[in-house]
Amino acid sequence: MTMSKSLQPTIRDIAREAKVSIATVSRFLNMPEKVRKETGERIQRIIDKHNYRCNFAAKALATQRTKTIGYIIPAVNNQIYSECARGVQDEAQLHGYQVFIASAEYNRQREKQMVENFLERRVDGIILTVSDSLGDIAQKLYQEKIPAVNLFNKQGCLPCVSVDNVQASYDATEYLIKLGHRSFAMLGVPFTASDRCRMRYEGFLHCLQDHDIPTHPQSFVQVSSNTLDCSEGVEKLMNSSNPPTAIFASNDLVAINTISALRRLGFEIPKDVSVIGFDDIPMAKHVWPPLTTVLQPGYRMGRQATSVLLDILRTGKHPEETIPSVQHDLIIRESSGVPPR
Amino acid sequence: MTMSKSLQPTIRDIAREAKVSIATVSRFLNMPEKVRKETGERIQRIIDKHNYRCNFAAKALATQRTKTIGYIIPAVNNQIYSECARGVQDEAQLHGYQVFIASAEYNRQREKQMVENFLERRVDGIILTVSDSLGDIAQKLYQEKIPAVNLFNKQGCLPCVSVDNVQASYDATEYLIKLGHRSFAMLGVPFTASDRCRMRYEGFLHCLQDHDIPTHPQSFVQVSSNTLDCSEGVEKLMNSSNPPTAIFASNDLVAINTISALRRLGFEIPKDVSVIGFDDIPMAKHVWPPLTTVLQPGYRMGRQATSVLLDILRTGKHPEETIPSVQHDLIIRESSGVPPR
DNA sequence: TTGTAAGCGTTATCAA
DNA sequence: TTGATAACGCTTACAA
Repeated sequence: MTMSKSLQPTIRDIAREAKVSIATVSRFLNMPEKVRKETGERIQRIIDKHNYRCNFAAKALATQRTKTIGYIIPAVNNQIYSECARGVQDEAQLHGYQVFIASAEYNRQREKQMVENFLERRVDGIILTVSDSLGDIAQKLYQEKIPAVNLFNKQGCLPCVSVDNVQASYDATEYLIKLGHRSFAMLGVPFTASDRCRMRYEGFLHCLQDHDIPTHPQSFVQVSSNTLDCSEGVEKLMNSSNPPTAIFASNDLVAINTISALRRLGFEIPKDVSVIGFDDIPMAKHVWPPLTTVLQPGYRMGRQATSVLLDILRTGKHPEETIPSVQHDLIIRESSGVPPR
Repeated sequence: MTMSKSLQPTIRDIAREAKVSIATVSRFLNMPEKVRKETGERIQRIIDKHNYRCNFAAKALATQRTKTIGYIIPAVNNQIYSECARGVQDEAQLHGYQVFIASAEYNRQREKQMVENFLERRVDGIILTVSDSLGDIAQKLYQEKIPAVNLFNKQGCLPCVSVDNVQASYDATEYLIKLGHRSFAMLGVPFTASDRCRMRYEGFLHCLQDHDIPTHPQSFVQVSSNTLDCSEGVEKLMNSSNPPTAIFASNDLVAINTISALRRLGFEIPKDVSVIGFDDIPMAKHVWPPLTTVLQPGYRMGRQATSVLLDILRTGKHPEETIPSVQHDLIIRESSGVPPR
């Protein structure tokens, strides 16, 4: 049989050899029940024989759907996001979707660039974990009518799958207070790079205030979202007039870096300083000392967000009610303890 | 102006409003120099006004190239692969390519499934880090004439970017021998799940033999590639008649799990047992004790592999010479030391 | 149950 | 420098 010049056989080649029209082949591929059994079997044989594979670009052009979703994360090499990415992939694959993952490295410019990329590629929907709390990305997507959901933190009026960041931090802080701590600091990335960090700081502050613990502006120390290097910040903190006995890190990676920095300065954890993180990445229990932290179930959140998005794609409508917060959990390990006296 | 029913304007809408043919718009988009400056400016204005975005599916169908590459990794949540994925993404994006990342979770069946997915989507090329040393995936790709390169370990006759796994393990083992160790074990995943592990075991064995250190089959202990749980393996090892004083883990994650398991059994590291890993993931220096390990420059390797692939896509030919091995490096930290006497 | 033919939004060839 | 027009490989009315 003479194939089209292309290496891959097309629906047309199959149709010719099976002595049916291309419509029938297409029908067999998409709604096999609408085609006579015999005919179908004949077509299937030819398909197998030539190893025919549907051309997705052509299909996308004809159906106006790419069966692709875009997923923007702050950083691939933070395990909380890669765990989550696994969830997204698994759920997507289950429904025949493929996912483009793009790591924006906490850079607003890159976030926008990547959304633009996704739009060119006409992804069917987008999952967003972005800094931008202003929601101009969310707004653009709304304008372009492309379904999107937030993961880890909400922006604009998109549906969002996340823990209650404020409450979770409140709980963690309260735990430290109950241990007896009265002098606190928080280390985190710039709020403009992570609204999650801002919310966690909010919960932290609220809790201190509720317990009549004085707060001062220096209680938040900013670290670079690229390097997460905490040496300088920790040094300044510990040399201040009122060094903290407990440090709340905005995520586990920051916590781990904080511990390294503290140790370099000769402090013991938790004897001299307690450190608490956020995320409970798989590595949290392996560092030394094992990290007390707030658990977010990354993999499950990834699946859920995807499932919400796929629902929107299927039904064409946004979920009626706001999605309830994902359950968080305080995991107490050995990086926290009573304050030194 | 009346737009097509679709939400997104098409090249046709632009052409109509700019009073030129669609061919001219297309030309302007792809070879602006071939179009009169004035005409171009007019077109550009209309494009900006309507926020026109090229439809990639249509372009892909017409050009027979998707500007997409597929990338299969064993596990996203292993930092060595996510580091590497960053490299792949960065290099790809630089040249207008988007990448599909798929994590096969050390599962051969999934690897094949994902390659099949990629082929349906007609990716332009594939980067592979797969278990399968037999090379049947490589062979299929060859058959389908789709360019591919290996990353981290070679299979079949694909170009490969990797360190010399055998030599690197040899070096690491020799370092342990020079510290005075005479009793060894290696922990790793099944060779069928990771050919990298097989090669590292090979280097390990060679080195022992070269130094007249007796080896026995029990010196390799297999751990599950999913859980990486080492408790059982470590326990059996340490309760044997000849417990090792040095353990070579096939990668850092295994090393970290091994250390946890040893500690649970009451062993101190490196006083009782030295542990050495492979990869030097960012986390390696933060665990306790900080890990002695073999560095693979993941990010750079990702970029290089992508660059090799893009070269093939551009020139249409495979590289003439085999790619020289990437430089590895032994990073000595505190998880290794002299054996107990 | 099957076939015909008109899209889908580009690129690319050829002619003007 | 531009314009007509035929691909590209599929889906989907509509007709048979």
